[in-house]
Amino acid sequence: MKRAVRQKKYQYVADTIRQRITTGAYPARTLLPDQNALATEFGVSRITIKKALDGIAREGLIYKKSGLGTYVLGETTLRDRDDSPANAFDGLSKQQGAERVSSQVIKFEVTFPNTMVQEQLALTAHDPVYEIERLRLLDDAPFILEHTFLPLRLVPDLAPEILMGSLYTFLHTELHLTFGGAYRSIHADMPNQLDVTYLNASATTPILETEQLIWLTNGQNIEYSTARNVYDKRSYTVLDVNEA
Amino acid sequence: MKRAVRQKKYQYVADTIRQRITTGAYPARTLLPDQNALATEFGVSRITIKKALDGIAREGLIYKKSGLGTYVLGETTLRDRDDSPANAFDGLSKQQGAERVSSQVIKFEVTFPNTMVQEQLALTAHDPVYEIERLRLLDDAPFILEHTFLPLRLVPDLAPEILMGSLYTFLHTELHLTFGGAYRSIHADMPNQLDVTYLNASATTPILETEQLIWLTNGQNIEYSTARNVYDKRSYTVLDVNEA
DNA sequence: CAGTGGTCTAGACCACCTA
DNA sequence: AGGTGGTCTAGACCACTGG
Repeated sequence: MKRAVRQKKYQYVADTIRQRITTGAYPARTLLPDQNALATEFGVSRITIKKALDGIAREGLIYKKSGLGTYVLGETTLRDRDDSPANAFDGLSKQQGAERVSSQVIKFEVTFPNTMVQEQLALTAHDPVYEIERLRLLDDAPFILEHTFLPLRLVPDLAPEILMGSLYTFLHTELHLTFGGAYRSIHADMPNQLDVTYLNASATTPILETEQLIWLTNGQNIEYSTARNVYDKRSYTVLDVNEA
Repeated sequence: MKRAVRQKKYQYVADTIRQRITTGAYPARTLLPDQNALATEFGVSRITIKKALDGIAREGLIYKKSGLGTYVLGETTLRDRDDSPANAFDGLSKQQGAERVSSQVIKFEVTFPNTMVQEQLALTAHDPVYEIERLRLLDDAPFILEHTFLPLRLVPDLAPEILMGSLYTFLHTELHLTFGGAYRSIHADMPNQLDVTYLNASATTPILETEQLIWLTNGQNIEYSTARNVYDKRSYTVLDVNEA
């Protein structure tokens, strides 16, 4: 019941309630204690309880209804599947564990961006970019083919050695860049020559491609990239909670 | 500057600020007025301003940084693409306009669920379900092949005529059911026989499949379904804002 | 250092649901 | 009617940022 000094109260409350839900102390399809009771129990104001519940509700664990109470929702099999979540700012190394992931650098160049990349990254034709192609391997098996563009201006000191490991870790810890968000478009595609060469795809193997634009907290676009994998190797899960 | 009576203050503030951003009154890559200034301007408390900004931030339009201010982020091309957003509780009819969408019912049966459907919808082997296969056409061209399971208990009066139009509209307006949320898994797949027959796919056309589980606000699972389309007809977009 | 957004409180009122 | 969650306020303090 002790709370770490720096921990925010609503975080502590949210963590505790989340834990009670997953351990079954608050069983699925039942009502939670009301906000006033929780406020008394945790010794915080009702607004703090509400803020904690708001977060849990956005994660899809509970549903609040005015005049009625707060339901615990059930687990779903889809949720527990071990797909890559579509929302992930950790690189692959962190998602799967760095030991299991290795990389092969196929291309590492500095070029001037074509019009599509200019548009995505909000650059002029004279702003150089890194163009990187990497094959990511999971347990030494071909997994994902990444094609990445980064503005040179924002990433001055990129070296091929870094690309053998985690690019995102480098951006975060070395350059102290923080991601603000990302847009992702997910689609299926026919295999291209690179897929056949590196992913062991045949000429007809369906490919799942994720195209993404990542921006920093200051609004600058830091990365435009595509990530391709053979259809049966990976899928994406999305949680969508009905607001309103 | 007048506010509709029933409108919540933070909603009105959020709408106004959103509008100022899109019209350019608050230009991209600049700072918003600080929360106290906005509170004075709108005649509300700072907390109400903060709540409005929190919502806009979750939509990826602004980014707030303590000690610094609130940035207006730029538009992105990916965001403006007219893909189907992955988060959508409106059916296809509403997304594309009901005039453009038509449906062909391929299968409409009441059956007992197999173990996979039992698990997804949290049913026993004795709870009957509707099993529905529909081909959705956009401007009379084959678009999406839907395979849907609904518990009979929750949808007592489904008729084939309803399936010619919008199922979701029926659930909402006739049965007064409200969706609480959905899990979606998006993957690529090889075409199957139905895809070839109804979607005009060849034996090697990549297919994009969305598998989803939808639950109601009371936590009951209302629909398990898959939606398949030919790879170049549709993709999904996801916005992912970095919290923390 | 001054200024920003973040957290938290106590208390008030409202809208909604069940009965 | 009574209880639930939702909104809103005024005011306090904190953590972080930049000059």
